[in-house]
Amino acid sequence: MAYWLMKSEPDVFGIDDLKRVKVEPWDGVRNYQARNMMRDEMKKGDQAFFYHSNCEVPGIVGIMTIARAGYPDDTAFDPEAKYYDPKSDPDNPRWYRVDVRFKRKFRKVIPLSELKTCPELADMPLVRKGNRLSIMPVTPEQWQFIMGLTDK
DNA sequence: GCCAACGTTGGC
DNA sequence: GCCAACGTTGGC
Repeated sequence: MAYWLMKSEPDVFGIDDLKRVKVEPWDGVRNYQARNMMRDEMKKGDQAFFYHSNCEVPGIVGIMTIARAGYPDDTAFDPEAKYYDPKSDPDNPRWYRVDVRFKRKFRKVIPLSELKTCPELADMPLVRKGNRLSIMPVTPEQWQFIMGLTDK
């Protein structure tokens, strides 16, 4: 089982939204690195941190599990959809998504500012300047360390 | 295949 | 709202 971190803007879709709907397709990702991870590496049962970006206190807000491994993101096929991509062909899909399931919301956000101060996390793309990857792997060591920062 | 222009991300 | 960093696009 692998660990991940996935970013979302809470104004668009936040942890409270996931808690309400329980399971949600993580669609609209239009970045090849993130696509490759969803398509090739994420497996059902993997765990992921839910990260709030572009908001007042960016940081990790909870945990979800991967409910379904990578499958084609058909929002790319719909000309009416926000994430429409005319270059994605249903016979050869360019974009993929996974389904995520709500597991837990932390009592307190673990702010990015705090994560940045931890030498244990210095290798995470998340804390590196200018990194915009919206999905990234988390090592078991990093996962355990971050879990130790929560108040459960 | 280079690279300038452009668009997007996302912290601040 | 600003802007640095980065990915993508497209002309050549």
